[in-house]
Amino acid sequence: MGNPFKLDLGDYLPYLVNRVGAIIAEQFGEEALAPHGLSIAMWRVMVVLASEANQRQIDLAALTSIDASTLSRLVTRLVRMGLVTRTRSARSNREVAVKLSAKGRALVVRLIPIAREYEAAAIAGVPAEELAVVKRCLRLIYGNMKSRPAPKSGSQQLPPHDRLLA
Amino acid sequence: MGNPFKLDLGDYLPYLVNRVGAIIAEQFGEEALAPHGLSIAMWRVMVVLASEANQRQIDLAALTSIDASTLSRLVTRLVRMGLVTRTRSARSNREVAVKLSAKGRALVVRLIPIAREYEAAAIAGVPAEELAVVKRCLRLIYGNMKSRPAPKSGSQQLPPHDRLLA
DNA sequence: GCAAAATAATTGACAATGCATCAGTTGTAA
DNA sequence: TTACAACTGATGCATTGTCAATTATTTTGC
Repeated sequence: MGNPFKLDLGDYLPYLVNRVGAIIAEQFGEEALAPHGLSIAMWRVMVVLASEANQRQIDLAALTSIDASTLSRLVTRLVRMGLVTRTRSARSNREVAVKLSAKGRALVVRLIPIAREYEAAAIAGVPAEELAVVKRCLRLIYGNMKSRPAPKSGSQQLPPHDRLLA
Repeated sequence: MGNPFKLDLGDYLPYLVNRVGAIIAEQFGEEALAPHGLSIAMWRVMVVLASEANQRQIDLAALTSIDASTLSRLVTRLVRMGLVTRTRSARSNREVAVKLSAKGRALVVRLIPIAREYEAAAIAGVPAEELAVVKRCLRLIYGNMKSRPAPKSGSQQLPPHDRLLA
């Protein structure tokens, strides 16, 4: 049990979190999204746009946990499907402004109540105060990881003479 | 707020769960797994094998939330890397028995304490009793979705006590 | 026992993804 | 100003994942 070289998956938070995310996404995706030709990633982009219109792609990427290059192509697909528009941002010429189209908004509005039903099915039997604890902890945990010192750029920085050459 | 056609993502459980899963996987994957040539999916397979050796691929698929065909290719890669072995099951000739190799076990044993560190960093500031609530709720939620009537085809049977929770 | 259905794993064709990189734009500091 | 760094988005390429068969084996119903 306390063996540091064994991992009890049933008590390991990343595992518990991942499988819950996977099973909700799988069921909602197959049953509610696939009939509309949408993937989970597309749904996530659209639902973010529904709550905060007019986002830059890099913000969408951060909000949806989707890689920026993946998101660029994803938006291209959504534009082709007529669900969002991509225009040059007014503020800056290197940014784009992604918005829901009328068709896209209509689709999200139809899907949101269904998404709520899946959420309700998921949390059935969870007392309200415990659900509040869960949500608050998940927000805290995300913040913990988000603010972790990134060993990527911090410790692997190139020596000065290499930076000059790069 | 109570608008049924808007979704407050900061209060929407699937969103909260997904971003937590994504950020932990991203950081652990890049910092701890990538140096060993492992992906998150590979890690999940190996850690499941570490707690329950000798699994069929279909069981591994269920335990890791990885598609069976994806898992087949994944195991092929792990075999090529010398981390697991794949032999025909003794019990049935259509089944396959996947096990960690000595090299694979050594690697998991080295990674498990690191995985615990990431978990510890994630849950920093979460009181023990709240963490217990979170884990218990996540298990319940998973069970809820697992036992949901599948509109697809065959309805999976569950023991009565699980059904009551749904 | 035997045909039919179910199960386990695999494969082919195709789509999606991620990394590295590039191009264009904006911010900054000498 | 001007050069340089940082930012934003897009793309080439290889890897990876998914869906729909396909093969092989086992179980089930008659």
